[in-house]
Amino acid sequence: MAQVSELPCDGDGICMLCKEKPSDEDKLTCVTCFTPWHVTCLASRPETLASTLRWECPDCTMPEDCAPVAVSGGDVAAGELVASIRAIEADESLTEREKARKRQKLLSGRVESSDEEDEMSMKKKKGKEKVEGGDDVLKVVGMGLICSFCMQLPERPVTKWIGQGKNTCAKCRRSIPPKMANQPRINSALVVAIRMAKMSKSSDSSGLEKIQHFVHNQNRPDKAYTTERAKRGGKSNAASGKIFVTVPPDHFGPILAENDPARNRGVLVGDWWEDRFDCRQWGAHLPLVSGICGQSKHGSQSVVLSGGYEDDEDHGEWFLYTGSGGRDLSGNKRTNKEQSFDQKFENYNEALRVSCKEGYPVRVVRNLKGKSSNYQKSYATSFQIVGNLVLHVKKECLMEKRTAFRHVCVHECSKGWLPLPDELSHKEKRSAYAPENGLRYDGIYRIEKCWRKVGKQGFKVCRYLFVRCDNCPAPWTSEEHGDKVRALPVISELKKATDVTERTESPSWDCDEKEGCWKWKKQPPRSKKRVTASCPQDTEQEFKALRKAHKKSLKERVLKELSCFLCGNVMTLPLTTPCAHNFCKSCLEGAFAGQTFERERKSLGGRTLRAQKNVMKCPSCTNDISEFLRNPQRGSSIRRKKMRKLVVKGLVMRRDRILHPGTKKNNMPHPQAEELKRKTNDASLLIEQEPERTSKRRKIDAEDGLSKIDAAEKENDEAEAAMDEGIDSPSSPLNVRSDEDIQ
DNA sequence: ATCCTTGATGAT
DNA sequence: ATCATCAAGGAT
Repeated sequence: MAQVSELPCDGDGICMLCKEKPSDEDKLTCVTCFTPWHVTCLASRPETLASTLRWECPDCTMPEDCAPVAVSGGDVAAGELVASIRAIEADESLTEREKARKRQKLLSGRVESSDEEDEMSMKKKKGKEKVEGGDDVLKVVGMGLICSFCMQLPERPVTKWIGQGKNTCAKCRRSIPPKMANQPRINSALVVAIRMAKMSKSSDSSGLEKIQHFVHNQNRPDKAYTTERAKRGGKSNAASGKIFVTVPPDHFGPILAENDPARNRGVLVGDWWEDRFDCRQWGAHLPLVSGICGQSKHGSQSVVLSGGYEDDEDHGEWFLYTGSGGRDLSGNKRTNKEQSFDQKFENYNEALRVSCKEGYPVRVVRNLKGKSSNYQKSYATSFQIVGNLVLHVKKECLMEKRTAFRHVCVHECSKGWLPLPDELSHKEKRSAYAPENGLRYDGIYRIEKCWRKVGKQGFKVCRYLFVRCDNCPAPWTSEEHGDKVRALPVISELKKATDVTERTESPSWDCDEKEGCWKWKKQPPRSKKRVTASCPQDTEQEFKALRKAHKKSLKERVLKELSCFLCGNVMTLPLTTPCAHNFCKSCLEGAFAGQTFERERKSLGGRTLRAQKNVMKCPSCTNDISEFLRNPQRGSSIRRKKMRKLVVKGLVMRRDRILHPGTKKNNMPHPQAEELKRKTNDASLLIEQEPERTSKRRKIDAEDGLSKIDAAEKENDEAEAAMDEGIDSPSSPLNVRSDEDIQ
């Protein structure tokens, strides 16, 4: 075919005709479309130096009345991008990881300080996906996307597009050389750029490189979820869901209704959660693993009481708490109960001491640790009440009994503080106040004293006396009122204690004698953190954040232009409709799968009338793009009648087109690539289950040989295949296959 | 007992 | 900002 006799170089600089990579001297770049051509393979070469500089490729050779377009750096920049990427790929001193990092930096790298877009404050903001940034890609890709005709950033990343019958640029309306219009090709350099963008995107989520992956609260699901990074699913390795309450992470005191926009009730005493994720999401206790929430310079906001420490004593309205640390948790050990060094008042332990000194309110959450449900079912235990504690002695008995015992126990407690006999304390014990299951918010406590003592394991531990001071009664009492001011219990271990700290000034949270309730008597400590969950109506600051979020960054806009309206991903085989909307070829075809271009009409008398054209609206707007779909490359065709029922062709996706970073060069298996392949296979199977269309198409092909569409298609395939081969395995020969080969 | 994970802290 | 470390987690 005459049209295919002359071909330019592809995105890898390989001549699509001779498959060789010409040197720079052997290349000629078209002044109009900036496509490089292999001089040796040209039918007619420019004679003079002057004509070389003004050389137009065979595609762009225009009639005399069409003036040539001024040269811009547009595609040169695109070439630079490709060259940069090639340089990275060719650099043998770099590991794959480093290459990925460099690619990432090139395509979606960090925001430069010279950035004019208002991104400086944005980038300061924590909790952003890695989508942000990427001025390098703007400078390079953005320039590369400048329309060869109108010198503007194109709205559509297809290099050559044809208006419906009018050969004009969709944006600038300048006329496009008719030959170029007749033989539109996908811009190979752009395809490379898009590919690389895809690669950087997929390496982002595959965790090939360590990239901090913040997910902003509003983008989190309501429930805990498994991240891309997690190798094992389920709750054991899950990430937290959305935070529902509008308190900052370092909020002290109860969580009120005003901070609970979702329910407008706040966190109430007795509120129950299945796991630490739920507990976190409602703001009662934020850390997922740690039992203490706090900062050494700021104070402690909450603790979880779960019986993990054998020194702990739980008496309901008051308890003795043990600090953290002292255990060797190196590696992945998280369950080492053996203490191997002394605890000190630092980090979390110091945070608790600050709350003690200041008299801050500390939220207390009780937890039934371990396999609570299993415990209830199989560890049916008999109990012995010793003091105010329920000791597990034998494995028999039912839960009901336990509840009953607890009731007795609580009843005993209400009479006064009963110390636990020391001789029994080493036995397995479980707090009578722990919830049946999961975690329960038990209200506000104050840390009245703290000290250090030698623990049961022989090393020093930090100790804290927590006393309840909540306006609501504890979950285990039938009292109508909250806590009263009561005398501190006598703590026998204080005799041997060291580093005793007591509050010297009046507490921040105290009982108001007049009002008879607990409240802030001093200004609560100023939060040093931002509210996680945003309530946009709250402050001007929030408004600003909201406005910023709505304001699309330049990067996002470019990315948007590179993405398909239908699948939302960066385009594969980008196509642009006459109404100037972008789609992956396969997506656009899929959208009209099974539809015919025309429908037959029957008159009342049963006589067949002329077929009526089916309107096929652009998925993005209301324009009828049936003409474009009929022949995306050439507009109308003389074979219209014969192709009457031909549906949009090429519906079988080509598996060999799927390109992924993991399959590059080394051909290492890549999980995402595998998955995509699988998906593609599934898609193919689905499509292949439509025999009618396939057979019709075959019939047409048999009649006419390759249809015009196929010819154009094949040409694009060649360009694509060349691209693919160039990237995947530069040495392998071109492997052009028709769709039939795949089936 | 062991593994794999999250998210906050605090040192740098 | 970045990063090692820590934490009373949750499954196998």
